[in-house]
Amino acid sequence: MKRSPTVADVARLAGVSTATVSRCLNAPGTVRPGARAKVDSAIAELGYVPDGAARALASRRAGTIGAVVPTLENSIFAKGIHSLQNRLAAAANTLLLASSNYSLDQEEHEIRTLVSRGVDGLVLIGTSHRAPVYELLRRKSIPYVNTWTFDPRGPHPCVGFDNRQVAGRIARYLLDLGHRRIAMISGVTLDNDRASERVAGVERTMSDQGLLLQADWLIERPYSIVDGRTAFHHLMSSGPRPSAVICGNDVLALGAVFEAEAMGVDVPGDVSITGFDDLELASHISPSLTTARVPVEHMGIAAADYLISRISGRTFPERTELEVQLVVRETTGRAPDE
Amino acid sequence: MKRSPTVADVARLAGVSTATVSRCLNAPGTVRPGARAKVDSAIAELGYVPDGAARALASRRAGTIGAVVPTLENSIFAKGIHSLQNRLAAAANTLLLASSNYSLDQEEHEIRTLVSRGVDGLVLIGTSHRAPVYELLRRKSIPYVNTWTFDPRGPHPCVGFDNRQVAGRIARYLLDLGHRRIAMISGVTLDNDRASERVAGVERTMSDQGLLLQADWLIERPYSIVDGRTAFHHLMSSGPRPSAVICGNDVLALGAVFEAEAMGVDVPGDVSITGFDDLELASHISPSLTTARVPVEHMGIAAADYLISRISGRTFPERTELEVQLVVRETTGRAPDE
DNA sequence: TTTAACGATGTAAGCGTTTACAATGCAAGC
DNA sequence: GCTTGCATTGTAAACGCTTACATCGTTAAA
Repeated sequence: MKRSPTVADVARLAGVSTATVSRCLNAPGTVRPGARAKVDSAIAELGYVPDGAARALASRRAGTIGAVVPTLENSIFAKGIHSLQNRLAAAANTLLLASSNYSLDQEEHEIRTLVSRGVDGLVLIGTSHRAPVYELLRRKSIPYVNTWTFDPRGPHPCVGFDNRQVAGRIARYLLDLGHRRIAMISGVTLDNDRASERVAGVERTMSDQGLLLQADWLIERPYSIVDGRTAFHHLMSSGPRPSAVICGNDVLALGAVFEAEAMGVDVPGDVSITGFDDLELASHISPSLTTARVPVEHMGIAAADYLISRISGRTFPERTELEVQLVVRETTGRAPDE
Repeated sequence: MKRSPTVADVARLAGVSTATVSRCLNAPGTVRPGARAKVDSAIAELGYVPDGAARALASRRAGTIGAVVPTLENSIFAKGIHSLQNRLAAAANTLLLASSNYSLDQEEHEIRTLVSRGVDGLVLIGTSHRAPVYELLRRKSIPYVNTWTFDPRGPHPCVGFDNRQVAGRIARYLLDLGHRRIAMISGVTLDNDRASERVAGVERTMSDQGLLLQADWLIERPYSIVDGRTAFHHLMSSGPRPSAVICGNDVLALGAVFEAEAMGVDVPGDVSITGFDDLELASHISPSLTTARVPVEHMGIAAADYLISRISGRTFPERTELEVQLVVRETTGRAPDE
């Protein structure tokens, strides 16, 4: 296995200096066409591929962006990452991906790893991160952006929406339909500010109407279809039934809808169900799911653009609020008469 | 913004040489506990974080693995990547992710980028990749592994299953149920060896029974629910109806099942439908989907293990075949009487 | 024609690690 | 007490690239 060719090899073959070869790669405009042609053909002949590590070391620029998501198993994050990655690739950046499995401690660890890999920027999800993380990013002055969240008053750059406000809108919509017996199947709120904000939004909106989200009608479950099913089943088979169930995301809501069908509970006749995310599926199941459309593609793009701008010294709004639309479909209807 | 601390700073503060600091980081066993303690506290005091680029340059090891997937929008790939990433992280490797959007040319470009970023290994999907890609990997002797495919005779390391054979099993299963009028909604076969192998498997198995997969009963569509719906709709509304529809993956199959319900077509009474992948959803929709369970988690783990072994010089089987189970559920039944 | 200014190129000094090799100290063996 | 051998540490040379600076023609301005 012989050594890979280096700039020096290319330079020798092309009859120029290594500096010129480097310039051909990084600023082709600054080198005369004649020389450039010689270099290009030397590169082709040798099959030269620049060494990223050396390049990163010398230029203090890695060309990579890191992202830490809770999980890729929820396709809403996968879609967001897909969009982020495509936008980054278009700007010649590569994505380094890690997952936290919904643990802030693991997140901190993954972020440290990414930072030591030398990422130029970081995409995070949510607002709550361990203090040492923010400290590290500040000290190394690594640009970062929180996504899936929007906090106009917070100190951190963000691209997203106000989870509390959107959840509140869902609750208000149900209240307007006459629902009073409202239950919620939330995601696990520990280490998850989006989940707790959504709960808070529902609670706040209900209490504005003098209503209370009872403790036994607030169920926390991991985001999975099966958990949505069992939670819904539990809600429907113990004591008085709620007339509406707000789910922390679409996955839980899908579970609820499936379980309702299995139990013979009429949706929305007996009970209304709402989701959060608007997965592709939401519009196809029957009854189709009323939910909030999270602008994942847009979020990925905006996060990429923010970081790319920051890295190249350009300016970009520190906070971007994205619109979340309430998509009313068939799983919600007027509250049944008492 | 002051310079980040380097090994030299740590060494000075700890009163040792840079070599010792380096050893503390990479082979703690070889340095005396006393010295190690001093180094550790110096690291903590300075908040030192090693520079990945410099480390990669000096050690010829990046600690990163690249992966190129067609898309993350299909959650089956997202799950695979999730599993791969978790396994890699456990072995202190970071994942560099790119997507090809089902284009081999774009794949080649992304692979070149990853290679120049200095990945230690590469996870690819499928067997068909541009010749220059294989050539490049060979020349730079970068370990790689093809996933989602199993080719015992091919020259490439792989972890997966035989798409043709599994598709054939699905077809045979339907034939055994008495189906003769079989149609297929395939994914786009251009640049996608898994999709074309699946078609080939169905065709082969049918022709073994003297049957033909008619041209107008083989529809190619991008993998999306909507495309599954429209394709199914088309199949059911032009000319004689098939009694069974084999779908290239679960996403298409979900579309078909949803459309059947919308059209009032009875599944499996009027028509049987099969998928491929076994998404979480497949078992929850109604009727639940008969499909082939692709062992994504296992595939991610095995791919990670293969590369990690290769990189650390250990040996690992070049080809791993994973079992794919045919999961019979409610969307398939005996062919209706003629 | 002279001079200044500029564009293209080369020289060489890093960038922050790792690691081969040398040096040192120490315990054990004789 | 002298050797040996081992464990630990230090010295300094890569690793492959970018880029500040110097150099050298050339051209435009005066």
